[in-house]
Amino acid sequence: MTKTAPKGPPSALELLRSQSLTTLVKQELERRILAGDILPGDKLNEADVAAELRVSRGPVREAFRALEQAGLVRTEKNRGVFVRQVSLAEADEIYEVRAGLDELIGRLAAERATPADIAELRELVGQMRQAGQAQDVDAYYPLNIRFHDRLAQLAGNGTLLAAYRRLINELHLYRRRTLARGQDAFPTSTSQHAEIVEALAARDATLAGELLYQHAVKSRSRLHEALEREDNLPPPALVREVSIP
Amino acid sequence: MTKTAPKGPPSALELLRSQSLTTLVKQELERRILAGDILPGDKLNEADVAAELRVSRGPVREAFRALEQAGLVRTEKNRGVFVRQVSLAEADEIYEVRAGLDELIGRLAAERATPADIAELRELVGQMRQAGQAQDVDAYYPLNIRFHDRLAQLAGNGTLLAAYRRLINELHLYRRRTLARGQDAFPTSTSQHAEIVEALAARDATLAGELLYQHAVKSRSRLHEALEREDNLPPPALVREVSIP
DNA sequence: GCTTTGTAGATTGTCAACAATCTGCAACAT
DNA sequence: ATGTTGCAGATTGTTGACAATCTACAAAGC
Repeated sequence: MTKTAPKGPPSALELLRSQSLTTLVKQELERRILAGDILPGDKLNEADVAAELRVSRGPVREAFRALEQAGLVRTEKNRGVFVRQVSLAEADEIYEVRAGLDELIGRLAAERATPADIAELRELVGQMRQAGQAQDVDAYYPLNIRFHDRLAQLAGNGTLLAAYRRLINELHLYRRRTLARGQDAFPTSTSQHAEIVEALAARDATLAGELLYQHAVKSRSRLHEALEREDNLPPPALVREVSIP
Repeated sequence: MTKTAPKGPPSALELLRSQSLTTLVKQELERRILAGDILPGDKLNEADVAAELRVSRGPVREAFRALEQAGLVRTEKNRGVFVRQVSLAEADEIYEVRAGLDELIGRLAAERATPADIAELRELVGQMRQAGQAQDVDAYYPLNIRFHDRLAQLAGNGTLLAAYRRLINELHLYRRRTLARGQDAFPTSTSQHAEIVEALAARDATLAGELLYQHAVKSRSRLHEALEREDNLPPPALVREVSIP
């Protein structure tokens, strides 16, 4: 070594050494969108964002393109970028794909999960049961997210994990939009979670996949019920589609 | 209407009216990468690309960020962007996910395909059989791509279609890299394709899903054979992983 | 001979200015 | 009163210039 020893935490200088401003801006906007600080439909003004983050418009625009490709914002030429609004129909599509991925996750996780992983999952299920009994939705919701994300990690496939997280992010947008984050939020499925973990512990890949698939389908069913309900109240056409050529 | 009638084809002016330069640059680069004009590992120089496409570096950089998020290029800070190299291990991951998506595609397509769709698929299978008998790989390969993409469209789920196409693009990068585009290329599976179409025609969702899953798994097996072969020739560790936090 | 240091060129990261487009409102004509 | 036309302000799209960083090669020191 030459002269100076590195400080303890990753210093701000060290961070700027490896990350570009574009990346930082993207991460910050992504965080705000997923946290609900910025709501679906909101307009993101280049100059305002740049001013608030103390950078010029260049990095902001680059971050916008990345977020667009990630499905978090939508761009209208000469009009600006808006936080994406996920319609009910789109959310339905996403749930459908999520069910397929979850089935795969179940199969793979059953083969690859270690006893320590199983123990961790059981612990999570325990916490969820507790939050469920207390009807504490604010505690239950993030636990549910963590549980399923952990499963996706255990599948041991980075591509699968990335695809899964992308879908979860988009579903997050749907919940933010409707304010009714009630789909996966309500603790109706504590026993299902326990069953899933036991299937993993028994190394039963087919069963674990089947259970996770059904679990996702059930969430989708709750969405459909919401769809029915909503179809009666407002003028029936608020759903707009984005076509992929 | 006010004064002028629109011309026949979409004029260049009309095109620039709706598309930004960033979008055009992105599409052009995507085309070149997938067509093999630019190979995995190649460096993309901002100034060169900008000069060749007659734009400034701004739109080029924005296009780079979009392509990065799309998984087609990789960026190293202060060093530039490179066409992504998909390793064998990554290709293996992608095949695994693709199998899961294909299973879902089969289930959904079986429910939603019209008789006209079935006829179109039968026509495609016929052409593939023909190219297969003639051992014409250059004709067979794009037909195979078209067949599976058509299936993905028939599933009637835009989210699923987008996810599927992204994986196919990444697999394309793997094939470009190894020059051995032999995985799905060789016409070993003409009969499988016919079976799939018949399952769709019979509206047997479970069977169609199962057949497509097995079809993808078989492609993956051929990849594993290639993996075994390659493991013996070069020093055993050329595979690098990208970790997702 | 090998390592280290320094410098030159090229390339990327960032910024500020300019041009084009859109939105809203007011003035005008019908 | 209604619809059209024409600005004025604001916002996005694009460009060129400047600053920071990296790579490569050559010179100096051990």
